[in-house]
Amino acid sequence: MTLWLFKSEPDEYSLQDLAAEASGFGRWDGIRNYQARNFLRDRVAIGDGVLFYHSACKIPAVVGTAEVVRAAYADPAQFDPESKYFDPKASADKPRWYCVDLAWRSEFARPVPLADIKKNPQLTEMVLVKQGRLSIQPVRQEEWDSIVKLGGK
DNA sequence: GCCAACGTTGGC
DNA sequence: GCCAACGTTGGC
Repeated sequence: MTLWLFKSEPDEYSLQDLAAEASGFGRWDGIRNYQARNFLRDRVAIGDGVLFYHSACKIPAVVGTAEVVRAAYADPAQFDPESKYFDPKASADKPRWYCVDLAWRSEFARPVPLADIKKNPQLTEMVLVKQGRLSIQPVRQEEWDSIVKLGGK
């Protein structure tokens, strides 16, 4: 099993939106960055744990956890001309973009802000700190444990 | 097959 | 809204 950190803009899709899904899971779609896609397509698997991170907001922070309940499949939005995620270069034969399904697992008692993560000597090796602008990234077990502990869950 | 240009991301 | 880092693209 692999552990991950997924970033989402809360205005677009928040942890609370995931928790409120009537079906019990949400589609993690709209990934249009190649590095993130490669992780999603090749490495993300059912049962993997996900730290849910809110980005591009006032206080960027890890806010809870989720679990992968369906591995990569072609993101339907790329085929829909009405969607803002439409990609004219993608075809059903050769999909360019992928998505997975996630289920909500927990909401932290205290969100763990990026600023705190950067200051924490145990967490300076996180991809989140070392490489910005990557919306899907692997997380080490000890990093996961530290952050979940800081979150109070 | 090199490499400059491009699109996406996201903290500041 | 700036701009830096990344993978991909495409002209040559």
